[in-house]
Amino acid sequence: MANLSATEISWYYNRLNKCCCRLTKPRRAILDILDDTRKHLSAEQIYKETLKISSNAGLSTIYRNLELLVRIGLTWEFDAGDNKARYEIAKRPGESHHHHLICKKCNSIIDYSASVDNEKDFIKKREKNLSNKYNFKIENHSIDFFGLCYKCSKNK
Amino acid sequence: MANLSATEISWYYNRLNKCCCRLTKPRRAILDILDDTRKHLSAEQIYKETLKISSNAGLSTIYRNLELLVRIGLTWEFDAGDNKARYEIAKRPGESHHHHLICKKCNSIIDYSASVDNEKDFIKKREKNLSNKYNFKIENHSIDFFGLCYKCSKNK
DNA sequence: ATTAAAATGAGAATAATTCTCATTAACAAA
DNA sequence: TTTGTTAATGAGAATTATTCTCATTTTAAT
Ligand SMILES: [Mn+2]
Ligand SMILES: [Mn+2]
Ligand SMILES: [Zn+2]
Ligand SMILES: [Zn+2]
Repeated sequence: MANLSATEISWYYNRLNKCCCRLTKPRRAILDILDDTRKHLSAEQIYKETLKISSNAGLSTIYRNLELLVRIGLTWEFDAGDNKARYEIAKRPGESHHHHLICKKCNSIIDYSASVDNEKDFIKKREKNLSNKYNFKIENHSIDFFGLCYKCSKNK
Repeated sequence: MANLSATEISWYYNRLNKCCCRLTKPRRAILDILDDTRKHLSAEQIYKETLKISSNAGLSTIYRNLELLVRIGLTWEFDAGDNKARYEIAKRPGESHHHHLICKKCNSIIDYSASVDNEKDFIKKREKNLSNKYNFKIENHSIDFFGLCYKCSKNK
């Protein structure tokens, strides 16, 4: 607990402030939890984590705030194929945007950096191209590869 | 109704047969419906379509079969961000694999072909690369761009 | 410290999906 | 074509994830 530095807290404070939103205890807890893990947590899991660090927050508050944090771009939401939304912190300092390898069998998730092999450049070009062609204002994207992780492809 | 040709039906029959699965009336109806539309339908919507073409099927049967059809690769499932699975036919003859532009506001979906700008080549290379690096057996992928469609970015 | 606006939390409500199980349909073999 | 085995269906109950409601509390600017 108390993972967020003073700098981070004030950064989040300002970010929320712009939208007339307050840096409340539950919000701090959610950001704290997401910042501290490399996992892709569901709302329920985040809820349980708040209990652990005794920054207890109601489940509906968790949902409400995840929706907000996603909307203003502080966290990312995606579906690993098991019908429940998963969340992760949007950007970590010094880390570039990433994409996912998702195991269909055990639902484990591997992050891989989008910076290698100029994937980033490719996407950027693609976005411009699609944007023009379809008059579509692209704000973000997700790239997921599905299959079998090493463990799962090994045992049967 | 009765959109599937005899050829298509026997193709599906064989495809299912390999898995000891039968080409039942509800399955034919689902394939028929998905083959006939360019939309990305939810289970509920497919259910309602079966009523329209009087190939009435129970909702639980729809769910069960969509799961099967996705598993054996005849249909694709994805989430447009509104917490419900959407389905579409996997491959149409003569059409290449495609990806999506999804409007965050009205949830409309635009298909775009993956063949332009050698996106396909890029992905293929990427898959090989990731596969090696992470010992991950990639079976398929999804690429979605999120943002605002023309209509939604215009009106306010 | 005051105060208005924003946010919370408990739990009810809704919506999507899965499960159960008695009945029926598919289809290979005779 | 009939038959037998096995897969599949359908109705509805059960489960799960998410949203909503509203009385109470917290935030943070003044
Ligand atoms: Mn990730
Ligand atoms: Mn599509
Ligand atoms: Zn796995
Ligand atoms: Zn739109």
